[in-house]
Amino acid sequence: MKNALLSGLFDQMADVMEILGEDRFRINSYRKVARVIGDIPTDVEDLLASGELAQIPGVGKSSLAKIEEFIKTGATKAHQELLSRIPPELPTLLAIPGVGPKGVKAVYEQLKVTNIAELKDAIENGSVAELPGFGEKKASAIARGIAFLEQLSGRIRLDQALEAAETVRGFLREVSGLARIQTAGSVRRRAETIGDVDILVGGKGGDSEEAGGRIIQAFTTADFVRDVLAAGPTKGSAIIQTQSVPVHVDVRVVPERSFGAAAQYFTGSKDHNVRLREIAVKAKLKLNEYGLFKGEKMIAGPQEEEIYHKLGLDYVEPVLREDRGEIKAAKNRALPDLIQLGDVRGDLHMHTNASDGASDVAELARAAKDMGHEYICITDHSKSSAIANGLSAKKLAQQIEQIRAINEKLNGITILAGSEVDILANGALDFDDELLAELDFVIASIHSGMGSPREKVTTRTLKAMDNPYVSCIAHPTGRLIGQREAMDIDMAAVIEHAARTHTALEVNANPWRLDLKDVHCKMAIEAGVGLFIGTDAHSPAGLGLMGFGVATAARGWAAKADVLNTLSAAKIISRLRHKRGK
DNA sequence: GCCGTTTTCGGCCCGACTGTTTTCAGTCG
Repeated sequence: MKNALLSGLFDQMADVMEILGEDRFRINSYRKVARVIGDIPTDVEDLLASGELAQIPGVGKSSLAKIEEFIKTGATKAHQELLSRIPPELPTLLAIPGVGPKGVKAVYEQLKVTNIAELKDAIENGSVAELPGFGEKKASAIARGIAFLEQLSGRIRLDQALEAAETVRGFLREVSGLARIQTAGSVRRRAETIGDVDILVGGKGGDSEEAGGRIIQAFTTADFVRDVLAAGPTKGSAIIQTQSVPVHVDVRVVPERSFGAAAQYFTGSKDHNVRLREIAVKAKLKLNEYGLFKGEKMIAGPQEEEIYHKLGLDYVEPVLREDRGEIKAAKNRALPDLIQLGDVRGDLHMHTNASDGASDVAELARAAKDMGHEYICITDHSKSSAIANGLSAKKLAQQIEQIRAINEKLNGITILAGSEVDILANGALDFDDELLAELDFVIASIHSGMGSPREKVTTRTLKAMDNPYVSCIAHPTGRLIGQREAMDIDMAAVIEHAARTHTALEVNANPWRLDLKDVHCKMAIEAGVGLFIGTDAHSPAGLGLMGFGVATAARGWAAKADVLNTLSAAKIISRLRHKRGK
């Protein structure tokens, strides 16, 4: 699948064009193509063949030709020509916070700097500070930007970002008294990775610049702050230290009357906002972070919902604000009624200390019951997952007995017996059908040979779905965010086969995984495939990760009815019987 | 380069902060 490659290609062209100072609207078009292609879950090559690619908004004639050329020949002339005009590593400088295209152009043309190492040298020997338009402060800001980049190595996981957000929110609540505090940005949208954390402070604290300055001052001097990037009367920007990673946090102080508009504005995404402002302009209105205005008159601002309503749209939940069709749906009153955490009635993926978990069956059951779950399913690993201390057939048989016994004794929660069965190299399952038939719920998943070619990992997964006892495929792509690439698996084929064999797909709620991811969830739902959200808990605390999975499914436009563990245990089992042919 | 219930040409979102400036450009989100 060449989607990521093509997306990168267009982004790279845009980078080079920025450094060369070309038309910014043209650059924006390239960026849009890069983003749209990056978001598409189906193979661009297939979409090109079927003619659907030309229908995708943002992809025009010229881009289409470049994509076609790339797919046919493995390269694009326009891309190569652009690259030949600057040193190959030069665009990497754009990733440094505080360095933009003009800065790159200046250090390249005047100091012959072509990469980050040379830029570091140039800062140290003082030549960057001497450049016109630069200076000592700017040079040291760039040096800090480089240090940050090297240490952070890009984006952080959602759970890490939420931890940072909670730290700052708790602190701001103390210092700002009665103010309203709201997490915005990609954290509020529950994106799978986060660049920086945005926190809004409004209300009493935000009604004057002086009060705002005090709040920012308190934030940037808090003891968890490691480095201050900016501190004005309405905005502060700092690197804070959390347990695991340093995190870039922006705090904005806004007046009470603008709080809704600010929440809308700072929640983004950028592309979603651009679309909203286009609608505003067409209606002869102006939208910014202070409100929606008709001339001088504010017609919406305190409430976020009002912004959408006054623009003729239904309210759009933050998780949907990615410019993936939600604006059109909001206009047509066709947004999905999204699944919520409270809709989930049970958790069907967890491990006990019989394999690689930390607790026993009863402990997990009690914790789940306290959370309000009606049922759980124990799904320890199978024997081939030796690293995870997978259960032998004999041990699983014993565990089934044990679970039935505990289930008899425990009130208020149903414990189902299951297994997370390895899909072996040849696509066979790690236990025979006779044993699988004893289980209420069977998860199949790949834990080995993840680097195998597309053909192989796809065939393995399809074959596992053919087994009538396989209820669900867990973490279908096997990715670990920031650590391990997803398998090169043909998701279109997996989803199609899941629909045909009545096999569900898991939305693994662990923030390392979030697998299926949002766009794959959407694709599965459109194909009529049922989703299960599972925490893959290895301890009682792990059961609390369900919200990450719910958010990911919601980002994939999932309604309650699309997620099978919003049903009762009895209903789920009766649906599984259907696949088993009984 | 893309797009069109006001357009097939002429637009394309908007403001804060910083640093280096004597009134603004660059960067960011």
